[in-house]
Amino acid sequence: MSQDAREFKDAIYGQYARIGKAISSPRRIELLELLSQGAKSVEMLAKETGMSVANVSQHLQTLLEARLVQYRKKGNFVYYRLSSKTVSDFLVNIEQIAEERLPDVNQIRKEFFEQRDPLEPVLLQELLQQMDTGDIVLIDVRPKEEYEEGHIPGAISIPIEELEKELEQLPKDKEFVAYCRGKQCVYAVHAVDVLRSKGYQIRRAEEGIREWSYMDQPIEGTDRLH
Amino acid sequence: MSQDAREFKDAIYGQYARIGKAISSPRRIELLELLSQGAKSVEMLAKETGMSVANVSQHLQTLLEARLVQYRKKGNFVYYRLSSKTVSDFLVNIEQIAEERLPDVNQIRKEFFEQRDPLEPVLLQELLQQMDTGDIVLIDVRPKEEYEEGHIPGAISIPIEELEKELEQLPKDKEFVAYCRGKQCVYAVHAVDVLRSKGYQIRRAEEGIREWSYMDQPIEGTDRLH
DNA sequence: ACACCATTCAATTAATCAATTAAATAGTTT
DNA sequence: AAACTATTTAATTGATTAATTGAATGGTGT
Repeated sequence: MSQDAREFKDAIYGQYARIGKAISSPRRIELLELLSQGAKSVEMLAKETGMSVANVSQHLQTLLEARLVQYRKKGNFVYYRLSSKTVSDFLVNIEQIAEERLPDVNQIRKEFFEQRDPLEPVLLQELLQQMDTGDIVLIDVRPKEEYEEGHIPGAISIPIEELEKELEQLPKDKEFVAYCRGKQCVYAVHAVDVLRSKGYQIRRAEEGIREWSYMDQPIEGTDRLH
Repeated sequence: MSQDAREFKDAIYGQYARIGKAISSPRRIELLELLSQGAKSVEMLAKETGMSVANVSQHLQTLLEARLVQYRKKGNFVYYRLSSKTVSDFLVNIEQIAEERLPDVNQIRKEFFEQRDPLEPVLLQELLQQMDTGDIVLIDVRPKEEYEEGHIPGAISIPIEELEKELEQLPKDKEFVAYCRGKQCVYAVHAVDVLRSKGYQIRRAEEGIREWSYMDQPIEGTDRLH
């Protein structure tokens, strides 16, 4: 191969690798995943992930450099979001490969959820049919903003943080189903934990909003970003 | 966030990041891209990329660990290939993001090709119509094996390495169009360089087999791997 | 046994990494 | 203008990780 052909390839593939570098850190993937739920400020991301604000900001700069995210200033806050639908697809793609080819992923998830909630999760498809009867209440336990941006039709919003507070208002004679963001989200299983310990009938949904919208199911709420 | 929820996320996203790590090296992306053209032995990959065999092998182990590639032994040789269609889609996805969001990519490519061949490349779609008249000859300048695995209908195979040798047999009264693997492939532009200096009328195709098969166009040859 | 392909090992050189702290901006509110 | 808030930047920590080469090793087929 000629010298400048080699340089050309190094240059091009070097550019591609920028994207790889950006997603070579678990924390940055976590941030991207959160952002796939909608725009979020640095502070919100820090709170969600338990990382320091400075650390989140640094990771965001890395993602920014690879152009995987964009930001917009609003008052004191800086709201980050994925830079395009392509990036969101890209994320799904990574997860798909991981799921398909890295057996550890399913193993880790299985262990975690089975330990928390031995009951079989409900398939959302099945659930919808049963909801017509009115005996089942679907709760969206994500933060209010995310619910407002889009949720499964018929679901009510009880953010996980307010769950304990709202407890008294929930009827004991109904069956509940909780869902959250998606496969990695632990809110739903936490909600099950809390409610079940108080004597409620509750199961968690197999899927989250992520999978739901990927199934091209109807979504209620203000327009989603992507 | 609770402690073991944090551990769970670290574990899951750590797995995802394995894939990111694997594609954080330009050389490994180059290897993946070559493998997206079909199975290849370590030796072939080393020759194509100009890397040492040991180095290629090490990179392949990294890719293997992230399960992006598979191998099969055949006699003395070890043939590597992408582990699934998902991986191939993933590659396309990365390139798409790079193209969309990293302006450098298009800049680098433009500079390289314009310097080599100031003429506008031919769009394959337009070309096909003109080919009916019989005045245009489409040449596939990739290695023979790749041609055999699948090529554009009507194209003849003249691997870039044998181009100089075959020169005499080419008619001077026809117009030629050369294509190769795809956007990063430099074979076609090299063929243009050689043939034009000998007085032939030749242009290069805008697209390569990669883009062609992505446009769901018919392909002639033995079954492709993906 | 030999030639051949591929992997592994050891060693070198270089660099990158994540995270923390503290200080610096930049915009908002008082 | 001063106080406040959210975010960025810079400096530092310590540790790890990177790519590559050449030699040794392991298999395979002839």
